Amino acid sequence: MYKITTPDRKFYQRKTALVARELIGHELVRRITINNSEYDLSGRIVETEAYGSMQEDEASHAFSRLTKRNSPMFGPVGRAYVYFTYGNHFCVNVTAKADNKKAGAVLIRSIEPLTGIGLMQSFRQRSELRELTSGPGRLSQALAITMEMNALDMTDPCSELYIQTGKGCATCACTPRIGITKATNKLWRFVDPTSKFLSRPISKSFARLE
DNA sequence: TCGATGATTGAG
DNA sequence: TCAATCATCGAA
Repeated sequence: MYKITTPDRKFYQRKTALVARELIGHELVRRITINNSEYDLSGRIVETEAYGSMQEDEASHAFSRLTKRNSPMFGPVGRAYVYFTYGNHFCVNVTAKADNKKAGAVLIRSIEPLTGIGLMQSFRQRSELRELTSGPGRLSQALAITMEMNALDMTDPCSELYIQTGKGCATCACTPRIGITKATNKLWRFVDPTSKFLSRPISKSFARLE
């Protein structure tokens, strides 16, 4: 029987920004049951953002203190942190932090659709591939991710939502994070610069890595 | 209890 | 460029 490989707990037990960068090229998988049949909706992660611990990151949900919403960010690494925003959208993170930090998570901003594209199109009510999963709210809708997935163990391939080992990304780029007004100096958005599925194109202000 | 805000999206 | 839409959180 085919064995699924996933980045293990240790992978997420490192600096949040490093994990964010190394998640590019792995795969996000949503296993969903519809009418007693199982389907895997999946995509290659091509865009992430790191959100840090308390004082170090003014833009982080974990900036001021532990609350009910941000509690996964303060808990074990490798778990889902899902939140609802703008009255419409869910966003999905995976928790990650070094041992000397209180909190941390990586927002998954865009994936390239791999499997289950037909279902993604129906969940999104759109057929255009480019608009399916390019953006945190879009990909959550495409993969039917809701608060029910909050705190799931994303290192466990039995979870309804997990991260599977992919081929990685040889050259990636970092830029300021999208949609924030604070801590805009931090280059904590990571992308595969060759991907056509980014939520926003990379412009002048980006740095190459490796 | 209350009001401003937001790690977004899609339409104009 | 702007409205939709509502849970969250800090202030009162």
